[in-house]
Amino acid sequence: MAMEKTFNAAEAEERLYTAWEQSGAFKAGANASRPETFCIMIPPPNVTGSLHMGHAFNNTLQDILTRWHRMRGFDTLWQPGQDHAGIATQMVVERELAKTNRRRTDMSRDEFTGLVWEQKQKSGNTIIDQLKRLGASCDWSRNAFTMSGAPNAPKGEEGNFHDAVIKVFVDMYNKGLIYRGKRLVNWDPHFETAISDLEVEQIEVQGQMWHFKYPLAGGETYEYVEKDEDGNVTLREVRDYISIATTRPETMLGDGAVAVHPSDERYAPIVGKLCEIPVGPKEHRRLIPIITDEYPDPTFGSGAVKITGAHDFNDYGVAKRGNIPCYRLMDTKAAMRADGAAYAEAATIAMAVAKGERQLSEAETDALNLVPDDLRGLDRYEARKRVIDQITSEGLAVTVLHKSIDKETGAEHLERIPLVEQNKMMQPHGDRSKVVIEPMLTDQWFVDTAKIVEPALEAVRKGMAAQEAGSFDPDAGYTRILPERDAKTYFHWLENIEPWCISRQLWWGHQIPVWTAMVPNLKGEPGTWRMSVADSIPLSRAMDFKRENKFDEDALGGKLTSGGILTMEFCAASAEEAKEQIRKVWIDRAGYAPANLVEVDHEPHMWPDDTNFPVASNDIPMWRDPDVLDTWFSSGLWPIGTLGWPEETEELKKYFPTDVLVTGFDIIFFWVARMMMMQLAVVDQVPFHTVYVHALVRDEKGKKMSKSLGNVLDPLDLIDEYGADAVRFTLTAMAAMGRDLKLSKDRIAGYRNFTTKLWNATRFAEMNSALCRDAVGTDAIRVPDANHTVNRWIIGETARARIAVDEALGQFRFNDAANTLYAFVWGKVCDWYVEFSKPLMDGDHAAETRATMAWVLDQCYILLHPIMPFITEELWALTGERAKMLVHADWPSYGPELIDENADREMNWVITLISEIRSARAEMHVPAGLKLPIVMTAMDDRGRAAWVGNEPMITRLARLDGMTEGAAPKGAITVAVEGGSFAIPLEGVIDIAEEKARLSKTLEKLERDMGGLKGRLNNPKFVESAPEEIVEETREKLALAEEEAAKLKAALKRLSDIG
RNA sequence: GGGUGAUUAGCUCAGUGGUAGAGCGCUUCGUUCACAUCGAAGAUGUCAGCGGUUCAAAUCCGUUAUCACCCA
Repeated sequence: MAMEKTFNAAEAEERLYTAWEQSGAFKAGANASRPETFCIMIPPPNVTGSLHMGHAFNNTLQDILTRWHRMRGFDTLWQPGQDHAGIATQMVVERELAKTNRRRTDMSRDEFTGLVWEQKQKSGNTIIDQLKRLGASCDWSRNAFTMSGAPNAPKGEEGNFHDAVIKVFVDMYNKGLIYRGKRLVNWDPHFETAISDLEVEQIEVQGQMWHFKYPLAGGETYEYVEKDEDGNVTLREVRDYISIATTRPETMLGDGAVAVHPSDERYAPIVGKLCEIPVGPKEHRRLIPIITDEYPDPTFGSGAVKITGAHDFNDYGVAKRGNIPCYRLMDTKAAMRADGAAYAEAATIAMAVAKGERQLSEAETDALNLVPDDLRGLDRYEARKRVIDQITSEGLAVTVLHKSIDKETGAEHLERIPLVEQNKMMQPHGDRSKVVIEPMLTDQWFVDTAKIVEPALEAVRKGMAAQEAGSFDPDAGYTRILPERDAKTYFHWLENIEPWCISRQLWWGHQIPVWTAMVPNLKGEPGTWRMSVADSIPLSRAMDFKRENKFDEDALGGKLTSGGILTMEFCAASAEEAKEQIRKVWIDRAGYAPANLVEVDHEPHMWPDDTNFPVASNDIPMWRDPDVLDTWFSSGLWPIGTLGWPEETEELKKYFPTDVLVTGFDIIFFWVARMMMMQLAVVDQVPFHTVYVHALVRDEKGKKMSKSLGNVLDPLDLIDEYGADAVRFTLTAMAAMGRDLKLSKDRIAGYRNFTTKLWNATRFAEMNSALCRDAVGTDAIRVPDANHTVNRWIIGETARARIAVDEALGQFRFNDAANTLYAFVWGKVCDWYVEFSKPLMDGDHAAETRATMAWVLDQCYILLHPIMPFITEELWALTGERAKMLVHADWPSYGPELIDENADREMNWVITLISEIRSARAEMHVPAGLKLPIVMTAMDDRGRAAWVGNEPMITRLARLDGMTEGAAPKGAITVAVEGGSFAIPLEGVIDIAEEKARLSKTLEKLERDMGGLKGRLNNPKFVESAPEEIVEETREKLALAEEEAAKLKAALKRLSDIG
């Protein structure tokens, strides 16, 4: 059966992948023949995701490493799986719901997560199928999911990832590595959740800055003096206000102070005084102190900064330092608060605080709503407009003179208008929601990263030192990051690490395993029924309040030994375990355990004497923290979690620590650093010994591919058009470390052509019965016994390719491996060996040539397989009866022993000769089809032998017709090679002047080179200092160049003699 | 503002001390029995500028310029 003319990738790929999977070719340990293991963890794609170019690139590299190790007999596992991707997935489902006008809050949490699970089961296989199309050889039977085993996971989603996550949380909590605190966090008003610093994108926008006057309290005045750089007074006036510049007028309502730099002389007279926030009902204008802090930049704006600790990160720092209250102004949707007591009451309390008459606890401060009644409930931007209007109409906006010309009368018109500066500013946006982030003071859970960062730093410091010293040992327990630059990024981030906010106000995710319950108060303080400030406030928060009313013990059975209750948090792997802990506390404090501990849905916002209280009067309620964990908390456990931890599975023992992590630099912080920290914190081992960081795929112009730019190349379209092998090869060839990878279709088409080339070389062999199946007595493993130089040469070249490929892959130089193979297969095998072999297919060397051809092609298939698995597997099957599929074929280990230096030298001589003749012919415009005689004008023995041994190939490829020996005839072109020269008579055909020009040009270049070489050799310092082999090499080069130059000169002289 | 990196052929990029390479594109030629998804030949570079180290610098160091990315 003759082969088709080209490889039909579309037809073959699915068939081949199915065959691999059905034979269990990708299973952990398949084809293992040695004790070493090799394990890669896939960076888990989002479960709702689909394959983009970055995935294609990332997974191609992983697949190459995996297939390469598997063929080499390592016990190999490529562990696949998906990430539950909290925000992203919840977003998908909520968007679905919105289509039918439903919201998540219309249903229960369980109902909603049930829908998410449905979505997961519907779309979760999409990316898996896409990875299969790419040829990814993951062990799909082990496919993992970061939410597997979660409480309401449906059938088929068992597994223990959830258990692992919860166990880690509990352990870290117990070790004091996780804490809860009220902090200013990045709040996403769209998803109504906190997000981590890393999930915030800074986007440059056109911003506006308003300038407002904050009047001094009691109508006080001071002399305001401005000076230029030289100290000359440029402005001197009496002011009764301080001027403030802000980009966020609506947050003025929550100002706690105005700060100026301690060195700022302009405001020195009024530091310590009070000023008035120029907005809100006149009768309740709040006064705030003017303080000093290092933060304000005297050269920016007016030099005075309003401090709104609850809505700005810099202000928060100032507020903490200066003990300034942080008043929260907005709700979870970033609308102005509408809760709590009326403005008048709240403002009165705040005034008392500002005057130092009163202290508020953190919770009391938070409960205070300082939004004036007319602004309550408004969106933050609407509130901004109103605030600006109100201040402006009151004449408290800083104004400038504005000249306008009346269009009709042409009269100039001067007026004062409010000063509004237009500035470009960086504004934080949610990376998922794209809405403006609102810094928000909320209770969140944090990992105390400072406590776990050091081992993660140390492991990489050691790994990088070993890498640098060339003594890297994969089993030494440290980790290297390649390329080195990314290690710097890693260090830089970890050395400046901030606490990691891990709680998210979402429903889809691992719910935080912390319960709160009412327990007896040991301190004997009175309990409380009612808030002093706000009504609807969570119980736990209320407990911080100053207690005003006596607790009625009867409501809880009247058995408390001391005066009250408070709430206490319990971290436990399950509700049952939490109950155990709660009972212990009760017994310890009250001497008995409550009859019933009842888990309620959420924290009761009422008191036990309320008729609607969710539990019976002698039951004790407990409720679980409603928040879920940041997705990266669970993916941070990916290496151990997928291997079955905390169970001590065989796989965990065998494959952990894993070997290589292949990832893009964009998730070094998100993921790599956190895996390092968490694995070290939890199991005290590094998760992998090597992190290979690759480039980001961009479009032809270097732009990041994005849907909004419309420049996305869909890998599946490309696979459809060019085949998976071509796409893979392209990505591999362009994978030079750490750069951007710009992808163009031309390039892919080029590598598709490469697959065709390989296919056709095989077709040639097929037509000449030179395939594995034809070549008796040889196979892929046994190197053929060859005598002919051509065969010995290509065998040596094959060995060189194998050595280079192994070395390149060993160093993660994927592009070197691809380019080596490209050059070998196309440039050596197809361009030369196939051509050389043609005259050898008959005669004495026919059998060994067929055997060699078959072997060489087999080696091409094997060596190319990790990069181009499909076409090579197909050719492997087509060309012979094989014991194993190519995916499990044995990777060769032959080396320099196959390189025959003499064959090498001889074939290089032949190739040079043919190239020279072709070049001369083309430049002399000799018709391509014309066969020419050739005269050997001078030749040493080695040259003669080379000619004799290869004459049929030379005459064929250089289009010659018979060789004679003798003097160069008149009107001939000269071809100089090592050991002698040839002449090709072209009497009457060549243009002598043209030939002269050609030779002169060559000679000129040669002489330039010789000049450089001579210069170096004549420099005594070079001969003294340079390594001997370099000096020797230089001498040889010079000798060769001189020899060739002499021949060219002789040829030129002959031409001159003719005329 | 801080950090990291880049600047090499028309384009996209390799190249970590020994005198510059690849692919694509371009020009010319070619229906040679594996392949036109092909073959043969060719052109194009002060390796961003300046200074330094070295026998020797695209490569190491310093500096300037421009650009990119990350973090504030």
